[in-house]
Amino acid sequence: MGESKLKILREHRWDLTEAEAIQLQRELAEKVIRQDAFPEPIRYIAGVDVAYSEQNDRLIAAVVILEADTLKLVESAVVEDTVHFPYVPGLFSFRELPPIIKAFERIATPPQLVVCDGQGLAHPRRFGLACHLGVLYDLPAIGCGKTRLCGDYTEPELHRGAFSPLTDGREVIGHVLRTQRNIKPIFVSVGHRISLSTACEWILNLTPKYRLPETTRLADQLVKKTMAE
DNA sequence: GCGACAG
DNA sequence: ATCTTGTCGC
Repeated sequence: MGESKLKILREHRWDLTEAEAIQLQRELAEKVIRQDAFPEPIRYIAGVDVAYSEQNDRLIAAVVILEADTLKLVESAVVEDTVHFPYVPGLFSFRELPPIIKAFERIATPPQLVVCDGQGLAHPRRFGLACHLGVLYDLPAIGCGKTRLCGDYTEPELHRGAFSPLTDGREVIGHVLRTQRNIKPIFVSVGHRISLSTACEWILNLTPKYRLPETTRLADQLVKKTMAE
C-alpha cells in the first residue's frame, strides 16, 4: 500500500489584505482544539522552518519528517517560493504557510504531529502559525518560538524542564520552557489538537541535547544549506 | 503619544 | 529573518 498524502481539509484564499487576514484569523481561531485529541498514534513528527533570502527575494521552506521513537530523519522536502505577503507581526502565517504547504505536497510520509517554528496560541488573536497550520490540516501541532511575540512571564528556573507560564492578563497562553540547563528558554504554545502540558513533554523529548527541537534544527539546516547554493 | 513587535 | 562587534558565562 502506498502512503496517503497529507491533505488540507480547509481551504481559503491567500491574496488578502491585512484587514481580511485579521478577520480570517478571528474566524479560524474558533476551530482550534486546545486539548489532546490525536486522531492517530504519533509515529512520525514533522518539523517546518522558513527563511527569507534577500539575495533573490524568495522564501525557502523546509519540511522534515522524523520517526517519533528514534528521532531519525526519514524524509524531507525543500521548496523555494516568491513572497506573497509582507512580514507583519501577528500575520506571520500568511507569509510563511504558502511555501510550507508546497513543501508538504512533496512529502509522502504523513506526520501525526507538526512542530512549528513560531507561536501557536501565544498570539494577540490566539491564532499563530502553529494554529493556522494545525487547523488547515486538522493535525496536532505545537508552536515553538525562539522569542516572544506577546504575553508576560518571569524567568523560569535554570534546570532543564523548568517552565513559567506565559500570560495575557489571567489567561495562560503558553509556557516559557527551559530545554537545556542555563540556556535561554523557548516559547511553547498549543497549535491544535494538543494540550499545553503534552506539548511541553514532546518538546522536551525533542530536545535531548540542544535548545531547539530536533525537528526545527534539521529543517533549519536544510534551509541554510539550500540558501548557500 | 510611546513602546513592542513570531520570522 | 540577516549582519556584525563586543562581552560574559561555562
